Amino acid sequence: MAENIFYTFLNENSVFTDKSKISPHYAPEKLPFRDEQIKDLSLWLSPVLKKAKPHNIFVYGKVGTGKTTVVRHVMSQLELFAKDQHLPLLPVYLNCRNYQTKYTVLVYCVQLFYPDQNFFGYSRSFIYDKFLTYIKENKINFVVVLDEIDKIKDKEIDDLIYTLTRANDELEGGSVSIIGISNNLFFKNNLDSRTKSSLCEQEAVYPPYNAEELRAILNQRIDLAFKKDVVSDSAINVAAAIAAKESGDARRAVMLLLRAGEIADIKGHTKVTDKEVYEAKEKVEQEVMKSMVLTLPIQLQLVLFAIAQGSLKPKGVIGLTGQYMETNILHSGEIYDKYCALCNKYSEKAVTIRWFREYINELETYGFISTTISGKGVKGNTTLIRLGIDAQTIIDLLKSEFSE
DNA sequence: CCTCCACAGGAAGCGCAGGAGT
DNA sequence: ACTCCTGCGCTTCCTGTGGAGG
Repeated sequence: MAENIFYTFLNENSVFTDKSKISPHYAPEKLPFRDEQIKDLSLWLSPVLKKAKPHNIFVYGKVGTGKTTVVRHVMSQLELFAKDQHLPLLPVYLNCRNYQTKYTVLVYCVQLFYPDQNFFGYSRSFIYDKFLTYIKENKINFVVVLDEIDKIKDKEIDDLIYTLTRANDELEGGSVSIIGISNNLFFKNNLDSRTKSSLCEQEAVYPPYNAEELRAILNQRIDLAFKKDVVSDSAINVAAAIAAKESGDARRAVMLLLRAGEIADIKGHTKVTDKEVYEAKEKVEQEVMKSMVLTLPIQLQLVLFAIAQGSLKPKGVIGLTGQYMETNILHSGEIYDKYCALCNKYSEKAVTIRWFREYINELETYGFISTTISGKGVKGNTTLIRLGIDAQTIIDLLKSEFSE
């Protein structure tokens, strides 16, 4: 692919040599700072080498700590080894975001067993039966990786784990094991105690990377993805520092450098410096903010719209003392009036003031606004609202949203 | 000190949608 | 297919709070 003349043409003016190597989806051959985790995982899975049932494993840690990458890495190594040694291992990876119920998970597995048949629409018991039969007949050690296991619907999770573990009681040959991956640290607490003990036979917590580790990870990727010496040390340091500060997410650090490189390309720069990284950070944050605003329910958008409008213009009202009032701090009462006016304008039904207060609280938890309780100088007891983001951006965004 | 104002936020209940049970 | 139940978004009603002003 790289031989294509257009690639060289593209590369000539780019800071990248192979952009895909710095995409968050790329899994490098070597996983730095995860030796211990890799060792543990392979140890727990090693019973398959004796055709026995490996442990159930629960892996958790924050976003971007390498959980999925490590598990997939170890699983693919194991798969290769098993193939080589003719071991009856069948590993399966699936992301529970796409398979949220026991039924869909089992259908997915059965579909793998019998690729040329279609199992959608069959009854639960039929699917379960097929599932067991295949494992029994082929005496396989079946290992299913359930990534983002916390995405499985509330009541389904206990049932799914129970079904999969109980399968082992009905099997004479072969086995079923589960590797659960979650970035929700509290997921385990909501499980039924029996589910918890069977799923968490072995547990691994993946710690966030610190700035130094992130730097090393970035350097490894930079060698693969960028031309030599185009990324400055300061850029690496800044990207690592930003990601370390925000919970040690390697994916975030990598993403920042990718964006910074793209910005350098657009500008026609031959170097990526800390400036581009900061710019990339701004850009990403803006994008996140915009998509958050646009995916807000319409009522919350209207409340935010009202706050943005109120924040924009200085009131210009001269108080009794002759001083200008605070310009961008707003009282909840006046925002409610503005909100009602906006509802009227766009023919939406306004909620009552009680529920409006809940909306205000919600917007605060999303971080769009910050609120304080009024003190001296304000009559009564009211919430003062300050917009945490640029008012004009919000207004432009929502104006086009509402005028279709 | 009392009253009024401008709210905050708890409690109860209502209408509706969607899932469970039969 | 039917009812029953439950959770959600919301309204109504209510009590509490703290500064301003007489």
